[in-house]
Amino acid sequence: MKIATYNVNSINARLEGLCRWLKTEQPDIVLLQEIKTEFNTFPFFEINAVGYDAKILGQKSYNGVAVLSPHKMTIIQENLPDFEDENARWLEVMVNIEKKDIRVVSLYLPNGNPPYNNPTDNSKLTYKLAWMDAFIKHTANLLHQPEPVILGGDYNIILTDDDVYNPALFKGGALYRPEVTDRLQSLLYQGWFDAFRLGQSREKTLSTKTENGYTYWDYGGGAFHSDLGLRIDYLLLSPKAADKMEKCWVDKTPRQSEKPSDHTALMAELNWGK
DNA sequence: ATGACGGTAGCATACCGA
Repeated sequence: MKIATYNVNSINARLEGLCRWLKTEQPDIVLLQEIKTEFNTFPFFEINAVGYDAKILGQKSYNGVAVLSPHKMTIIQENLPDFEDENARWLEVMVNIEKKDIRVVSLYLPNGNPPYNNPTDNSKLTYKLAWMDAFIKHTANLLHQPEPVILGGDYNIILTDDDVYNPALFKGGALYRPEVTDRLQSLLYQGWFDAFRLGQSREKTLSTKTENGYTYWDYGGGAFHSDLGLRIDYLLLSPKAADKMEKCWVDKTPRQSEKPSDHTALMAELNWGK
């Protein structure tokens, strides 16, 4: 069972490459963020044509999340419970694969930085912290579900100095400051596993140790070619999902394509018979 | 590396983003 999370930065702008990638990779579940479109303009026809069904929580122009799968899907929760959110950032779906359920979330955590034209405005950071508090409250319940659970998405958080090409440049910003990293750490302490780091802890080869796990590179300045990246997309696994995980890796091919998103796909393989 | 880059809305330029 192969699962991916991928911030596409507009699904319609990425449609051709995304469909080609789906045909090549054949993932069982794809968690998408920043689809930047609503139900009426979502490309259901093209996605269906390559063998995938889509569940979406859409929004015009900004945000928007989706789950793609060739398997049977049921929407469990749209938006975080007990949190008023004008933005589409949370979609919780049950997927049934070979008669076994898995609960997955596609999430797009707020960025939190002030607008460029108003650098002292901290309202977006306040929103990010409130969103995270509601998130952490809900995941405490999700951890103890009978089925395996995966929380995948764009977290907009740099957790440690190992997760960014130049820590000093980002320290103190909304992606890398104590109020934010402490909250992600407390989420992990509930019992979630950071799939990429779990994979590295199990594999002891030199090649995996040198892989930094970056999932985002700025469009400007040749950042991708110089590998000036950030590890801000995560797959967090409940214990039952972590027990099944065989490997986790970054697929850079979407970022290398002709008209890429600024993010790329993070993927994991689970032993579904285990 | 304090700029440039891309997407959307909608038609010039503003907003958003990491």
